[in-house]
Amino acid sequence: MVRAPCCEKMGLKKGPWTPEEDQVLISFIQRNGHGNWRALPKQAGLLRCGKSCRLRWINYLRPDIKRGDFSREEEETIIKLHEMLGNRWSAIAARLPGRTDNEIKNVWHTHLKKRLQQNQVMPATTMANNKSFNSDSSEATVPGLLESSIRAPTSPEPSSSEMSSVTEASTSIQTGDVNNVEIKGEDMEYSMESFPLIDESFWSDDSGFLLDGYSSNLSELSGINVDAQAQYAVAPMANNVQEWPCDGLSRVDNGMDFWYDLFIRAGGAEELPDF
DNA sequence: AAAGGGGTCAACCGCCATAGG
DNA sequence: ACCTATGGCGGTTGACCCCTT
Repeated sequence: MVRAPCCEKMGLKKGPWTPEEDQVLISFIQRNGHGNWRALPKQAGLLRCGKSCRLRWINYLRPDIKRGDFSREEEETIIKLHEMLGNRWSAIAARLPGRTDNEIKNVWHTHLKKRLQQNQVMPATTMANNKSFNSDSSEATVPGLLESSIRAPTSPEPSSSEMSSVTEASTSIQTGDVNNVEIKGEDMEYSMESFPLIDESFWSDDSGFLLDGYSSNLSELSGINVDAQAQYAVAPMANNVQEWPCDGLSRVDNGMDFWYDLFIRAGGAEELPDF
C-alpha cells in the first residue's frame, strides 16, 4: 500500500514564505492555537500544507525563538551535547532555549563540524569546567554500581542513523573505584570524566530533563544520594530501574534518553515497569 | 564590474512512532 | 490486531548571499 502524501500537492504553494503568509499564520495561531496542523492551513486560508505551516511556526515564527548568531557558550553546549547524543537535534535543541533543531543542525554542519575537523580538537567535555568525579563535593553513593557489569550492546541502534559514539561503544563498567568506570569504543575510550555532570540545573524543570510528574526528589526516586552539587546518572539507570518509580522515564527527553539507552544496552528491561 | 565558487540557512522530503478508530 | 492520520524527526536540497579572482 502506498502511503498517501503528507499533503495534497495540487494548488498548494511551496518555497519561501512571504511576510503576508507569515502574518496570516501568526494571527491564526494566536487566535486559535495549532491543535491540528493538517486542518490549519485550510482554516487559516493558507495555500500551504500543514507540515509546511508547522515547520514555519516551529522554526521561525514562534515568539520564543531566539534569532541571531550563536554565542560561544551555545556552540560549546552543542558540541558537548552532540558528543553525548549524536545527531539527535531535537534533543539538543531542548537544552538550548530559543533555538530550533533545524538551526542547530545547520550550525553544526556549517560551523562546528568543520571547526572540530580542522582543529582536531577533542570536544570539550562538560567536565572541563566542572568538578572532577571524585571531588570532595561529590558525595554520591551508587548502590549496586560497583558490582554491576554493563554488557556490550548486541545490536546497533535501529532508530538513529548516527547514534552517539558513546552509546554505540561497547560498554564496560569495571568494578572498584568509580573513577575507573569507563566506556570503550572501537577507537576511543571514555573515562568517567566524559559523562555529563548532573547538577541542579540538569534536573530543573527548565532543563528539559524533567521527569514527568516526578521531578521533586530525585534522591528519593532513584535511591541514590543526589548531592545537588555534583552527581551522575549512571547508577539509577544501570541498577535501580526496577525500583525507579517513574512510569514517565521512557518519555524523558534528551540526556536522560542517553542514560536510558545505556541501561537498555546493558541488558535492562525493554520496558519500564508500571508503578 | 562581472563571474564563479563556496557558504549559509530556510524549506522540503521521506521515514518513523504513535494515537485513535 | 490492523489501518490510517498525524506529528515529529533527521537528512537533504536549492536559492540566495558574499567573497575572491
